[in-house]
Amino acid sequence: MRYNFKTSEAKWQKTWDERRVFESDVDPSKQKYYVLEMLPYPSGRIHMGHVRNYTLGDVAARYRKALGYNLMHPMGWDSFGLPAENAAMERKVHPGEWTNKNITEMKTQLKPLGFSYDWNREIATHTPEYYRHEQKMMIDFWKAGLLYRKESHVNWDPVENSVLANEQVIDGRGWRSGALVERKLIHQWFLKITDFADDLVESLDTLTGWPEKVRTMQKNWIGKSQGAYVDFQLSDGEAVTVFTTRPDTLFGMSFLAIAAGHPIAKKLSETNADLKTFIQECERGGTSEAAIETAEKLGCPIGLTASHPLIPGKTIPVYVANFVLMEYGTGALFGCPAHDQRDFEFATRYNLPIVQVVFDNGSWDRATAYAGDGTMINSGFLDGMTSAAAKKTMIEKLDSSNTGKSATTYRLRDWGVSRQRYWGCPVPFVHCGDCGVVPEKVENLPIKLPEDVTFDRPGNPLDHHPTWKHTNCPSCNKPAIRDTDTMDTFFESSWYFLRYCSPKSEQAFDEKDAQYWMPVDQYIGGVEHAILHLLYSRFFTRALRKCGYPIQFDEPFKNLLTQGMITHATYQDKEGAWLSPAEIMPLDNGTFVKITDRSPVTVGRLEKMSKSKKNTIDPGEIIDAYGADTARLFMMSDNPPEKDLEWTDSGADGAWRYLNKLYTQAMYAVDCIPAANTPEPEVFSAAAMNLRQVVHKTIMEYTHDLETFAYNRGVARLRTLSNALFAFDPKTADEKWAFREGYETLIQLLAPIAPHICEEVWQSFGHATLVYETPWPKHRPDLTLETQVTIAIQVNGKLRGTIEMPADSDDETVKQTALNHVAHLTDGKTVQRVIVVKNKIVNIVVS
RNA sequence: GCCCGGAUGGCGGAAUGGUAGACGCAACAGACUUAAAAUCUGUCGAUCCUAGUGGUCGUGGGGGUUCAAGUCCCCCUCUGGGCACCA
Repeated sequence: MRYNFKTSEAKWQKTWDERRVFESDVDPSKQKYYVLEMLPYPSGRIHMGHVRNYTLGDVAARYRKALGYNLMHPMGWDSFGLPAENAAMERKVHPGEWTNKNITEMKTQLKPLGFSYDWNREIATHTPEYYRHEQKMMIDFWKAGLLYRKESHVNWDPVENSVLANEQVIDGRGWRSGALVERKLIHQWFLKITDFADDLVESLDTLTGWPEKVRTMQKNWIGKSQGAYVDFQLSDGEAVTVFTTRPDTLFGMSFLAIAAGHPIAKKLSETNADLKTFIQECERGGTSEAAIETAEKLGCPIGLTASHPLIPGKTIPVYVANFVLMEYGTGALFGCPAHDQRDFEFATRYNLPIVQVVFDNGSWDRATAYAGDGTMINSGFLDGMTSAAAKKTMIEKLDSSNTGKSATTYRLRDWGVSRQRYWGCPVPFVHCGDCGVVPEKVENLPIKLPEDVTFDRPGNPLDHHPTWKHTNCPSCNKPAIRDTDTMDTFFESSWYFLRYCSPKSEQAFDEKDAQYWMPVDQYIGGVEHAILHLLYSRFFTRALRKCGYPIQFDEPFKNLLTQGMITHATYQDKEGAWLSPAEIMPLDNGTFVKITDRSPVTVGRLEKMSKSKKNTIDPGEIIDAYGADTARLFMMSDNPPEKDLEWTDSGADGAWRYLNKLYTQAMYAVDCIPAANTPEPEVFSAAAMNLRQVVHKTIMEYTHDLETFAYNRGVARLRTLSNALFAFDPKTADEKWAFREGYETLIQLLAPIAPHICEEVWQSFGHATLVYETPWPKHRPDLTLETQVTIAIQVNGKLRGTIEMPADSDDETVKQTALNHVAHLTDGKTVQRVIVVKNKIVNIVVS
């Protein structure tokens, strides 16, 4: 009797729907639990990464439900973004139409997986009902002083005359035009995330439910550093301020470097042709930090010198350098080549002095910079001090001599939220010739995107639109121009978890709902969001609270699980074109050929599943072939959630064979087990006791596995329990009772992972209730105690045998037994020491 | 370039500093079958010999701490993620 997953899965999904078991409401009498998976972008097809992410969430959700929590588990769509505009350009389809179609398709693909979503709470961020609230937030941020405008660099494609995203810049060129990308300054909107830098970094300590590595990444990203501003006088009378974290190395300075965008550089370039050319070269290439940091470090003297603030009469050259950015610090730095690798390379290239000021006990080879601590030398009043003392003393000296001051700075920069694109939330501001920048009146919100736009030319369709941007000033009512920027799509994902609490509210969210449901108890998503999305959401929590929104929690996400990616081997034909796994077939000799023409195929390394490499497996096909439970089980069983998962067809096949066997064995069990309410027998046979011990230990250990997301280990334990049940042959009434207990427990434990088949078996066992609504089993402590233990015996750390002993035997007995057991190995040698670790190991150290 | 991870049999992985390889996949052998599929049983890190209740080696590489290291410390290699306009 094979398990028919097709009818069974459809049947249970219908039952859950009809009984509305996934719907959630505020219930102050019950403890709430909010499970959330990161908001998906509706690309049109779900992929394995989604299936994994949502299965992880669903297991957590169903487990919490069984523990008796009032569960909320919502789902929605992060539906603004660049791909919709690319599709519009490539396929002449409106971004809105494309997006809506994708949402419908993805929802259709998601439903057969049987996730416990409350679809009543569904949101889509491209709808005016959603984005009107963030227009209001933006105005509130403006009023609270958290939003401002400033000039900032964008990637500019001079052929398309449009702004490019970093991913659209490939090797310094525009991806469509191939033109060399330039850095262009334009006015943009910024959110003052730096106002909260200190709180954002300090509060990381309270996020004990987050992975340590994510907290470390955020801490480093914010990059709080203690240092000093130092003022320099230039030979033309101007002054330059630099920021440094190494004021102790000021005596080792041999040059000053300023950014190409520094006002002094700009001014001098008007009369200095070489400098002007160099600055133009600096403005070539993308704006990403990786592009700038990996570029060759180049500089151009500006023809001025700077006076050393502490060494009278000493002057040093000043350069414009391509690795100094106007956006960081003061846009200027001093170079100490001996103790900074980048400065070292710069000094070597331009033949500048390399003066050692930190002595490292003489091991420095002068081939690279020495960036560590040591004793100060060649540093006047700092000589003989440690680096730490020198830092402190130097800052005091700068303060007292009025040439600088101590400062705390952050690597974190303010969040640029402007995008010069169509498919995003319009910025609700108006530019008036008389009043300047004026926020829209709140009663005019939402400022809707115009539908009638074209993508037949590059650039911002909002700007091109014939009428949309023409409006009247909200303040003086004279003709004025709408801001044509839209918001960064990270804006939408920074507060959607609040919207889920009150998805239909006229407000962004209602106080009573947010107070009940927030914070998110378990947040699950890709590790690639470890910094930006999570940091922006943490910032929003603080910024909204500052604006008076009813937020009664400090951090939005209490517990965080970051999952790894799904990988698959890549395949290329002899021309180097990527092939999908469906286009190839294996030969007996282990190599692969193309199905169409039998030409040889090169098998590449494992890579993240992506459309461009074509190494994707469509979850739809897997679900058709094996069912949702198999896909879910395989996803959870093969490796830990945080690690990358390699998809293999044979692995899915194994999961299917297991479920099928579980079903057939359970159906056999139905024929011999007692009725559901049969009382527990008073006496059990040895075999029954053995089985019950396995059952109760599994409950205890598996529950711990679920708590710690060790799902793969948990599945292994369920397999062990299954093997014990499959091998068990109940003869007496007590054995049959234990057999039932074992199967029912297994079904309850497996239900969060493979819910459909478990409901099916649960029903066959005579239950009228859903296993979904059945309380989680509890282990009986008396059945989980070990009575007999195996103790390993080592001689000099090497395993030489094992002995069986009653648990908790006293150390002396264990020691003597162990010594006797390996006496043939210790004959003629002196026993120097014996280490006994209770119930574990005896190590005998002999000479 | 900078920040954060990872590396254990043919493969995915398991292992509070205490018996490395649980559980599974693949493979191989056998049973069943006219045959195949499915199912069931067994073997399964490498190597050596005298074939055992055996010896030696073995957790990316090199060093160290410890009675004991996959696990802790230092150095290195390879590899994944992020780097502010992909989401």
